[in-house]
Amino acid sequence: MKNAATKPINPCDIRAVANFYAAQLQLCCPHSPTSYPHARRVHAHMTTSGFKPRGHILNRLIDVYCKSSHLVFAQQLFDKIPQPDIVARTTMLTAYSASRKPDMALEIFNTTPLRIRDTVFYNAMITTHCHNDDGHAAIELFRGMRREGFPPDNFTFTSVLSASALVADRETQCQQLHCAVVKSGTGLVTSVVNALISVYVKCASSPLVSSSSLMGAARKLFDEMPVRDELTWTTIITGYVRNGDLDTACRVFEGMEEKLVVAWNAMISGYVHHGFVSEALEMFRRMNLSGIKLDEFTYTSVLSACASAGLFLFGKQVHAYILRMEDKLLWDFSLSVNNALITLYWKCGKVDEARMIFNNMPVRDLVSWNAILSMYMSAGRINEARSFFIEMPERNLLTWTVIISGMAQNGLGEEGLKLFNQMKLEGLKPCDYAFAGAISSCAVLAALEHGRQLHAQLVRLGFDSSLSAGNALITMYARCGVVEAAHCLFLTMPFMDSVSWNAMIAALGQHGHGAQALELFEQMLEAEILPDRITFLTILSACSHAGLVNQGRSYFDAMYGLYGIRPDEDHYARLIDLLCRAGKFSEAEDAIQRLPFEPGVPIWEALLGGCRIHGNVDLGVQSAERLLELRPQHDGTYILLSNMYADVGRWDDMAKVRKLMRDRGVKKEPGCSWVEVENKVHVFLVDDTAHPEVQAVYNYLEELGMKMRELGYVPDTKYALHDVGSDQKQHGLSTHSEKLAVVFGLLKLPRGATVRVFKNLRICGDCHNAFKFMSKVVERDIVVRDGKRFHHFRNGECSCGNYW
DNA sequence: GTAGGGTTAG
Repeated sequence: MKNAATKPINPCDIRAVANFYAAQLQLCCPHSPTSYPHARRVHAHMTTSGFKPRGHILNRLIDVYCKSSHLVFAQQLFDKIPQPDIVARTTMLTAYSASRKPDMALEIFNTTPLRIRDTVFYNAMITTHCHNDDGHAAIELFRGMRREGFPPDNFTFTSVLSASALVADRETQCQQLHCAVVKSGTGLVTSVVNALISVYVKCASSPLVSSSSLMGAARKLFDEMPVRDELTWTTIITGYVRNGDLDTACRVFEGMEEKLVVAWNAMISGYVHHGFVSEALEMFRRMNLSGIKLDEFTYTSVLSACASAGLFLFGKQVHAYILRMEDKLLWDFSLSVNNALITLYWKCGKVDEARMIFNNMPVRDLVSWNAILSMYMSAGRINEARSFFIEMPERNLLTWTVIISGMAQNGLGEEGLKLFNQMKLEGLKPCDYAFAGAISSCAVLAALEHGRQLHAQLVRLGFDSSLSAGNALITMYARCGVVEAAHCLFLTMPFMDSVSWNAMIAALGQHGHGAQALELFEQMLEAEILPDRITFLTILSACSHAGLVNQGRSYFDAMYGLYGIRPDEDHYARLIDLLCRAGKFSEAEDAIQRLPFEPGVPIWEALLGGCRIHGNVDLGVQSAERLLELRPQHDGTYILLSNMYADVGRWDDMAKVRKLMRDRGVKKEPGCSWVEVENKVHVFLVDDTAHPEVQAVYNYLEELGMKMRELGYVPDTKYALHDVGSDQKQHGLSTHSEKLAVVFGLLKLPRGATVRVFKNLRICGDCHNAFKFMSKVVERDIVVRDGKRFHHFRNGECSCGNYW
């Protein structure tokens, strides 16, 4: 071409020249990198030689520009055509559709007169709506084309069928379309049957319908179709995979004569998603042995299998294998493989290595950014997460969800809610997961009213059947002290998973309803929901709170024996907590002796807590010493130890601990309690003077104190020594924050309403005693959530049975 | 000139 003549063309040769150009343009393969420069040269040659491309040559040129992502040149050519034909229009429309510019495509569609439209043109526009996830528009257009008398063909049906999977009433839609297919005579065309199978499969995976009957319909089509192609097999296999029927999926897969990469990949990812990691890896091994070429999807699925199973070494081998391959460069640029590698390293605890992979990636997308953000959030590396979030070039719904729920998980409820509002201000519509994050933030803050408002919004937006939001609501209501609301929600949830059960069991446990918690656990087993490690954590806590030692011990044994879940340090810590609270110190010590690992902070904390309750000073001091070695800057240990000495009157030792604390510069976290009144949170500190209405609180407390003493309440002065490091009154009792908050609640909340108070630290023993008398004097329920659990005071008793 | 399956972030 470069040397071709550029003199004007003889009109007699025009046909030969046109043929020559057409042939040249035929050489441009659609997606080859050379096609664009070649087309440019042919185009330039036409211009200099005075040849004016028209008809199919012009269309072909536009097509090459479109396919090589040079839409601007294509549009320039298109604009110069006085009356573009339907082929040129279809080409442009499809190009805009592919480059995700549906508005431009629609513009071409609307400006095309009806008399020149044809079925292909309609098909292209229907597909555009599908790519834009607008199923309704696609179906509406399909109806329109039929009204105008354009006969649908097999392309029409494949597109409109996939559109019907996108709409709410997809089941009805796909049945109607099935009839239309049969009438149109395309009912035996493989591509159309494939699309039908695909849509039935998608309907079946909806939680609202009976999946078996729809899978049955899909299977009938599969069994009765005259010709199957590659797509047919993978469609039915993924159908079974998606609906959780991996056995049938596997049987169909084994029935394939020539197993395709896509089918292998579908099986592997299906096993991964349903938690059958060893099956996934076995498939991978077989696939590798079969000699088939593994692709990007294969590696991504396998790496994700390793990540979710914590198989770091195997994953690293796969990584090394990828790096050793000849076409290594190709993989360096594979976004999804790199993203899967990030997840592998992160989930296996290699945070910095994961960040290195991210840093070295030649190209990154939102998945990469979101993965790193999730990693920082779940590793509790909040500062890094914050600055990473600010650095992000773009954000989507998931980004916001990750950071909001991450803040809540890290106890930063206020920041979570702030981000939730910021997200809305930026014009994003929160999905149910984002709501779940905001609701969890309310749970952290014990912001019941705010949580209720979010619940109401959720219902208004139609998210009330959402699993994640429902689970968050259970926890929120429970942590705000309204365990009845949590239970009610749990009973009316349309869908539940193990998280829902765990949340409800935990709720009952925290509120001291140990027996009910265990009963619910039994129901969970009857409902054939498999317990996980969290389930056992909550069960052991529930037993511990309610003093159900024997049950707790047997659940601990059943954990590995019956359910194959290996207890980790947290489980052992709860077992030890359970034993110590019941005063079974020798058993607890024995358990510690036989730990399969070096005991860490959780174990010693559990032991110390138990010793404190039972005044087992010797053992308590031992565990405190270990804790002071492991965590010298943590205030709680000093406080507990000092309180323990105070309990037994060892004042010198107490003073030593307090001196040690001072010398090491450890500050006591100030005790702080809050109560929500008329949608406003009122915070109190010890001996508070800052709250504007505090004088009324002290007056009422004085008045209540007299009545309480008449009933036998004796202030326990030894607890006055508990607030190490804070200014204390020299005589009498300093007034703890929880007392002020409770009394404020009694004063301000409507007559008879339950007072719900929240404290950052553990409730003080004297306050606990006082609230029992108080609940009797005022004849009202008082609920206090401290750092560990809930106390429901009613008529002189506490739900914890003085056992906390 | 038009369609349809498998991957990674909660």
